[in-house]
Amino acid sequence: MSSKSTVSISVIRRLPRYYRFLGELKREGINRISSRELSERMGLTASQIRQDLNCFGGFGQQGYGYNVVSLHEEIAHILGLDLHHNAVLIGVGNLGKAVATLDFEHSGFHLCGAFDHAPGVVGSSLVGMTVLHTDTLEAFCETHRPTTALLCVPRTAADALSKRLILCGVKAFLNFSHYDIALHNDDVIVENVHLMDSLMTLGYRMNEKRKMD
Amino acid sequence: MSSKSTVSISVIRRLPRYYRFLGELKREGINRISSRELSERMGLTASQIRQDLNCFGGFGQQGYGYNVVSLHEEIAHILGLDLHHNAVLIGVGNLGKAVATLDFEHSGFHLCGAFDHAPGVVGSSLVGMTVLHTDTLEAFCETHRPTTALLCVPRTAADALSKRLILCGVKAFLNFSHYDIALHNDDVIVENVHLMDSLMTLGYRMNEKRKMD
DNA sequence: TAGATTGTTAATCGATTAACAATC
DNA sequence: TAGATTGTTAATCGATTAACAATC
Repeated sequence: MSSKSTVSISVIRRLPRYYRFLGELKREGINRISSRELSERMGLTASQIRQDLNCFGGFGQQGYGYNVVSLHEEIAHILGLDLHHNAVLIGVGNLGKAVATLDFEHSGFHLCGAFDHAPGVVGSSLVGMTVLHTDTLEAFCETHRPTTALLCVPRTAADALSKRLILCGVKAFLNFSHYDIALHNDDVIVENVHLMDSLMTLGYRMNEKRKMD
Repeated sequence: MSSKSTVSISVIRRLPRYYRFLGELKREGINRISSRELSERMGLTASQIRQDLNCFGGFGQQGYGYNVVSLHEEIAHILGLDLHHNAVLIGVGNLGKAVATLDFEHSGFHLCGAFDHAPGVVGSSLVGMTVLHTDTLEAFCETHRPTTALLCVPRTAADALSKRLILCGVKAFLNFSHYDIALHNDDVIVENVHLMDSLMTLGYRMNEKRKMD
């Protein structure tokens, strides 16, 4: 029945995946699972699963295992999926549109606005919202007070826009640009998603594998 | 002048970022940099930079530092950015379209085909290519022999499509779906990009920070 | 030569795995 | 009760940081 004061980011990054697998088990109608069974499904060690979960509390029962439904709920609660941080989408290109269609209601966020500056895009409709002009960003933030920005703009636009957003009170970014927000702004939380980096890493691994064979 | 036999994935995942920063320095006209200066720009320790680079060889010079242009080129070579793995894009939704517009020519890949099954999408044009029907996937692979798939389809389609692609000789995936390709297929290289996981992690970190203040 | 900075070894820190006593 | 499986401590492994001799 422990519960660590601060949990390492490695553990945190595994939580969404646990959540996903437990959701799957739930759908399959399985209501009890041991760390060993789960480890085989997920390709982890049972030890790691028990260690990870025990960072947050003793969710299992000796001799039995874990209750799928309640563990699923516990992880949802740990991740704060029941909360709703207001988020704005910045940049409604193809990537922005893809991000807009994520299942926000089960993510801990609420998408409250979308912005772009391209004439054809501003005024268009996106998941039930009208895309606004970035010129109106400050006015919008004044009333809606978003704490999060989903930054789907090119690197060149990211610097100025992130600064404006921070002035508007935005505290966290999901950053798709190659601009290093965290580096220039202390005290702001940034999760980077760099598609090009992932692609390059994939290429490296392919080349290494080829050398081996 | 070392050069480790196998380099850890943590180091590899930092390489694209080094590459990016060196490109920036190059554009700024800076042709010499010490590990300390670079560490300050990147928010790392100088020690880590020297350790990382020395996994691949001694690229620096004592008393001088590193030559920006040649280090940039060395990293490009290490990542294999000069190679061209044939890649197919599977799924031409918003995400697929965003992926299609990545700068492939400087990534180590060549995009040779795009596939979807939606009537409105098949036959449309995408970065100079005509989107083909997934029914023609096997025939296409027979002639073009792609080794990589950029999988931009929903989870429900990912299982069947990844199996077909593997039968076609695809060895590596950039996987955006929530389906665990690597788990079901040994010997295939997978880089996962899970937008929802990143979003959930961001939310957790926001909640933690709020507790602290 | 003297100063600077690397390459590399050693020390530290953190994360994963193994082991097992507690207990359902 | 006996068997199973957790929670948790200890051992191992790997990654990061610090230190410094080598050398440009």
